[in-house]
Amino acid sequence: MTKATIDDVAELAGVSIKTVSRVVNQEPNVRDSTREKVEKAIAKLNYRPNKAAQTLASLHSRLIVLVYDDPSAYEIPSAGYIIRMQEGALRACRTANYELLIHPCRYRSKDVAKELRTLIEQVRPDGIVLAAPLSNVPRIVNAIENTGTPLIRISPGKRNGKLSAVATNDRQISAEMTRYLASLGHEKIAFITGHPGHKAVGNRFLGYQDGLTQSGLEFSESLVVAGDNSIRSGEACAMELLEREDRPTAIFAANDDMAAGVMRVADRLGIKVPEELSVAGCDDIALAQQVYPALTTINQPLAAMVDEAVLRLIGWNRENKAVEDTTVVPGALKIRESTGPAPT
Amino acid sequence: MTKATIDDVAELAGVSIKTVSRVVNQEPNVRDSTREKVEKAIAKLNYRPNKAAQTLASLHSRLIVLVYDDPSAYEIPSAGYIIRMQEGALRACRTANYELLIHPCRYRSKDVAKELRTLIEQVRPDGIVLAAPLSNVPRIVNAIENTGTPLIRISPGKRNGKLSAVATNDRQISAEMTRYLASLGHEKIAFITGHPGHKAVGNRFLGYQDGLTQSGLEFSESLVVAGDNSIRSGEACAMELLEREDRPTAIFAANDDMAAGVMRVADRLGIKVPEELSVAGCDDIALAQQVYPALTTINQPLAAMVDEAVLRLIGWNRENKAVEDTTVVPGALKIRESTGPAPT
DNA sequence: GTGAAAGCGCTAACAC
DNA sequence: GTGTTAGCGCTTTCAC
Repeated sequence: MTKATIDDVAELAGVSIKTVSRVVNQEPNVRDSTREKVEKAIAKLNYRPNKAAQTLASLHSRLIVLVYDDPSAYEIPSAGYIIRMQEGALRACRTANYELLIHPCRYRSKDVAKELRTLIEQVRPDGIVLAAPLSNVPRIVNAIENTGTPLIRISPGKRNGKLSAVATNDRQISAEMTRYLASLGHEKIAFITGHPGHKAVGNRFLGYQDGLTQSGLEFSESLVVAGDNSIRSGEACAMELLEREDRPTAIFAANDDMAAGVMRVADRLGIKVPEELSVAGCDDIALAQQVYPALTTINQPLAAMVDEAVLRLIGWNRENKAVEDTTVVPGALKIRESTGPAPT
Repeated sequence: MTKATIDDVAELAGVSIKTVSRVVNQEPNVRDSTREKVEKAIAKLNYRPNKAAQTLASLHSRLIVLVYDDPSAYEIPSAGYIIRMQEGALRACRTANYELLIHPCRYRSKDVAKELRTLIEQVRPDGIVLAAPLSNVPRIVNAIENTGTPLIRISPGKRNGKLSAVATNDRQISAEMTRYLASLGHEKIAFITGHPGHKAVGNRFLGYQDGLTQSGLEFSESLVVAGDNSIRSGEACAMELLEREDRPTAIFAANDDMAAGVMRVADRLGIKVPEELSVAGCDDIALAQQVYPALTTINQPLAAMVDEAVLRLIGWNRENKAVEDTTVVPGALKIRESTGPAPT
């Protein structure tokens, strides 16, 4: 069976191709009876508009590109993040009949900007979602902006003039977690900071400090240890914190991997979680439910953020103008088994 | 800056658009000096061919679609599998300057076949990679075949006539793992079977039996317990196996998640791994390196398989004919810390 | 080796 | 409400 074209449909329905086009694109100004005739012909011929032709004629590709950092090896914990972003993007694309193109690229490479320009000019996507940390690199953001393609950034560090973005309330929710730990009676709450390049992770540290203040606890440098987001660094930080005489009764890590590292060390040292030590993480990756006991953490609504971003891009195309601001999708505390009352 | 078209390049280079087209597509029959002139003009104007126009005129989209099962919720352990497939597909696409479109779809849905047909007819991809378990559903495979789009299936259960596929040597490598365990002195090697719908997992059970035979051990029904691929089922199976008086000294699970469940239970029961119990898994997902002790497992070369599939698809387009057979990408044993000599 | 002309299948602008 | 006419930016055929 050779594919039907708009001409075939028009002929079968006894109308002009323009009318078929109107029906396909749900434009107004078509009599109901005509519309029905056309729809019948479309169904009969199993007609599907050719996307390339639509794109060429309309300058709209119905294609969204999701751009994110290509982890050097697709290792822990990138997979979870990436899949969740894709999930959100796919959800939005599906409802609007857009397709999703994925384009991981090397953060460090000098050619990223050029590579993205080439991609954009060749594919002409209707919108780009740029995930952190790429969304924090001015050179990359500008390169995309210059092509005129609608762009929305995910979880960017700072507001950047009038660029569109979708963020989450990292700082507030981290403060909430800290207050929660304080409310359990913990007074020595340690914090493991994350990779310094990642802004969202920095916000969590600020939230931790906010939370202490709000709970009437004093911030102490000695309770802060620097990790780099990896499980291994979580282990190293935990060793440093837990081998002290006056060890903390709660450890809040800037991500789940480091929190998992903490739990592993606690296990080795014979420190019971949560009876002797409460552990909290951030992100709510799959691992959080795999460790034992299950990890208390902050659910980062990545899927919802990207969903929102794509919906805005699609709206941007329809309205033909951007909503230039930052949308905030709130995270939520996930209280599981790794936190409990402070030991007496 | 408005985008340059082929006409702009032709004008600047002082040649016809056809010649520019020849240069862009690396066709023969262009004098070197002409080619240089054109290339200079392309560089000067920063010209990139418009993909939609190329597709419309040539019927080639330089687009590959990766179709896989959309897990009801993007949970453990799907993320790892999906990411690894994408990794392979992206690698191949990148080298050939193709783009990758991802299209997860609900396995159970009645409309999958129709949905895929619509996708194909709209997007006109140059090839489709269909992952298991979708690749085992005749209705879906046929629907794609009927569109005439090059299709390669990943890890299908049975050979299906002359359809192209890429598989791995599940059975042989599982036999190898079993022989390895036997070589460590284990005589009571238990097996936890996986989800019955997944063919590859069934092959592993056959491989286990092969391995026993090859090692001179007798197969015993009592050493086989049925899981469903989840961590939880691994725990349940482990309970059943390890609470016996005459418990096995090694457990080989048909996937890593179930093996992780086994290790969790062993930990709870105070059974030391690997001193008192050896545990082996399958797949080599990220979790395998996260658990303690690190899990001995079988590396399933998913990325390499999909890489191979996409390369074949691209070759298919170039040669304009399919290589209709099954390519086998071998897996490999990953000996880590969870296996050791049988207790005496 | 190179070029002119004719579409690919659709949408846009404007007529009717 | 509906149809006509021009393209969108390329590749293809075939002439030179």
